[in-house]
Amino acid sequence: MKKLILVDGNNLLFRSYYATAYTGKMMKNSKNFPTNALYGFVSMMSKIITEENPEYIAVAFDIGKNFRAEKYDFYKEGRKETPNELIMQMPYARKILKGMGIQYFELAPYEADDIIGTLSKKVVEDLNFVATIISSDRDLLQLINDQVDMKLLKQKGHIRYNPISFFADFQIEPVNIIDLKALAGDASDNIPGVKGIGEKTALHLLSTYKTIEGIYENIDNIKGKMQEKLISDKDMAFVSKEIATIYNEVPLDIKDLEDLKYVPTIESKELQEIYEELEFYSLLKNFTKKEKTNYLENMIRLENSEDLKLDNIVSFYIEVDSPNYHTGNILGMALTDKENTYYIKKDFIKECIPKLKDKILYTFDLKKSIVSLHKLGISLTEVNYDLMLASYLLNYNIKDDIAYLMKSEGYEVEFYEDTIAKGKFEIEKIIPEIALKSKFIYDTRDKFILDLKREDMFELFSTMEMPLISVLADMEITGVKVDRQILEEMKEELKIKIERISHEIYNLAGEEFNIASTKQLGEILFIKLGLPGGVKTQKGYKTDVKVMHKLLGSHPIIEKVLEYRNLTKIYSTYIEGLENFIYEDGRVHTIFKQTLTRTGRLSSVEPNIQNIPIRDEGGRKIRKAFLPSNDSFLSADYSQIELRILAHISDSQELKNAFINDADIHTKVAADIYGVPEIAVTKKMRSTAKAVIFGIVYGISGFGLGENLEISAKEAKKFIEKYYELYPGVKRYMYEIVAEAYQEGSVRTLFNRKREIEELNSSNFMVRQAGERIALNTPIQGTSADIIKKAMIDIYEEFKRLDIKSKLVIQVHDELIIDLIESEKELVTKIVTEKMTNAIKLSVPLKVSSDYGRDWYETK
DNA sequence: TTAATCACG
DNA sequence: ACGTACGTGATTAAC
Repeated sequence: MKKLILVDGNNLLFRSYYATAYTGKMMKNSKNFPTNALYGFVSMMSKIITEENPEYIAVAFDIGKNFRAEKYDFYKEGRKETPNELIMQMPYARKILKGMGIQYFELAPYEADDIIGTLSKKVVEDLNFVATIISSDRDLLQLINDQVDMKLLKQKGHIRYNPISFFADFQIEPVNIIDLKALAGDASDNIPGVKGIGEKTALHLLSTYKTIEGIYENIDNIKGKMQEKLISDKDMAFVSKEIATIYNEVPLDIKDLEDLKYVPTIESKELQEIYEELEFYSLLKNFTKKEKTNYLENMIRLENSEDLKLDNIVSFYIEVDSPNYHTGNILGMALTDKENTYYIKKDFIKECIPKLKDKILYTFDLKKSIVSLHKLGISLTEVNYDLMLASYLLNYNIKDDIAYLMKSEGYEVEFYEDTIAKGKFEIEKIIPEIALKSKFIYDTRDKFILDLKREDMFELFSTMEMPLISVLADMEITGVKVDRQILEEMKEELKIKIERISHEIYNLAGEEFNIASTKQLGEILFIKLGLPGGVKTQKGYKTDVKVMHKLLGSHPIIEKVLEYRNLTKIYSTYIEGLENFIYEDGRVHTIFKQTLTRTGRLSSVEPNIQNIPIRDEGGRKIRKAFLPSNDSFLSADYSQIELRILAHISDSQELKNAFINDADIHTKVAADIYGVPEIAVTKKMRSTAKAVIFGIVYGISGFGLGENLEISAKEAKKFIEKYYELYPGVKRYMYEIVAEAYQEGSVRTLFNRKREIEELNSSNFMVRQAGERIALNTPIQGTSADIIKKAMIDIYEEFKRLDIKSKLVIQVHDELIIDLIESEKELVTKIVTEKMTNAIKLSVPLKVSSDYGRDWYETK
């Protein structure tokens, strides 16, 4: 049997265009040519090839006028015009198919559907063939028969229909899809059908009468309103059917189906050129590389450090063999000045570094360089410019890899992730790239600085992000002591508990299964045990805490599963996971990512020390394993910093007063919205108020708050409205910041950090709304991030000035942990609280609370 | 590789 | 009618 794949090319293009276009972040190449639809198209085609492994394949497109619209002017009327940015991409889809060795067809005045119809008719006429149609267009289902099936693409995944599975789902024959359209119509094609009859009713009628002809022959058997509707739109029903019927006599220029034989191309030059033009770098990886065009010919390999004579301004780039530079090793280093670029192998670096003294230095990822050099016992003098930070502030998508920036400027370099990170490289091949990277840093520095100045972010760059590098590098190098013994003891205890609870769960379920598998768990809960309220996910049922909480009373297994989840989470993430990151010195050395978040916050990886449990007592015990290397910990955290920032930037007099009077803000708001004196505020009222306040900062809806508080959306909405009434300044801020965001396309923090919000340009309402929430949250979260960064720098510099040996070791967004030397306790506490409190002068005071502990668990 | 879940602010 | 709270990272299962 020969298998033919019939692809609805237009459908694929539209799908991939709209799949990404709605976000507002249109994917384009460096010449501003849109490429999003093509990228999706290529990946879908590749997926089809690998999944279906076709011997024969054809792709159909729409082109020119179509005969349905010629005959009936309402057909597809009102449909949104195809965006120009999609039309531009269409010719390339054809070229790509040609490059892939795939035949395609287009012929006016026919549509892609008709071409597919014609080809599937040929399949039926030739008993040696079977075919699979691939599209998300349900019209094509009418072509299904014993030789032709269809893969109906869904938003996520697909459904494969043959005559049997089709009948199971629709209770009609595939060919009667046209009768379904005749009755129910099709909004997207503007096929009217019979007014007042939808899909449900239509299917019901057709399961009895098969076709509309059948229906009208038996019209007397149908009673009431439905009969009236059917009679009054009878003509329309038949016209609709005619339109929905796929034409299968398109005069295609093929002899027989053998013409559609798929002969895959190997490294098609044509395809490579198209991908290059479109800048599909990830796809180009599969092609043998062409000779590098940006090879640095004048690179000098330094053999003797005496030969190194540098000008006053020097860029350097250090390559490390692992993305985790605590474990990785330096491969080599390149230096660039006005005249030359030098490559310096690892052994020479130590002797060359002193030559950088008193130079103006540029680099990419200075923190990585500092930490890596530190391991070789080398300390770096002051560096003036870090390209990674500059481009991060300017909102380029750099992902820690200078190659992204270079590619966007047309350089041909390898991505770090694809080569060095995997250990797949030859040092001789990457040496010229290291050199090129150094040269790139040198050559682009002025442009980036100019851009920073134009965007009013030069000060943020030079007085906040640059100085923060040394602070973070020092924190990472110092690390935090973690006691493996303590973790091991917890581990043994947990092991027993998990074992016990697993068996209890098996007993309650009546069988053994993988509790960690949401799929299996969902089946046990909602099918075997028949618990109510199963919400479907893509693969099974939702079983998250929220769902489980609702089920708590209904079966004893629920409580056990929650407990199991709690224990295994601690076990695998915080005990085993953490243990993997304890280095030989008995400490964990996280990496603080300074160029990752959209708001300006830091993030922490390997291990993440910003999400160590605290809320749950069982998990909180993990903190007992975090110990000071000196004598104790000092923790200092900002209280209500985000709300204080909101009070300041919204200039809400009411909110400002609350903070100026040092009120317990949640209690105060609770008293306000419930209209009772503060003394009468219950715990529940306070926590409700807290949820309302949090929600406001995130741009919550009544629905969302309702979900959260397990009250109705209506009640929740009342709370929100009451809050706005009491704090009109906050409401005003929310309105103004969103308006400003629409106007500027971006928002800023108090320190001028800018975030572009592409979502606001979206044509999709939901995406735009998400953009509005981002607009109102980012200035708050971002300013908070700025403030603590400023405090960290100030603390670090004061420690240096006073030669304090206590160490800042952890930052968790609004909290700092200092590894304290007993004799410095008072002074350090004073410096930390004072620097944090005065990091910025707002119209409300910043409040810092602090605590001490012999481990992290003890501190507050 | 992606989805689901859950840890933090 | 729709879908519905901002910002992160790690682990596991299942594709």
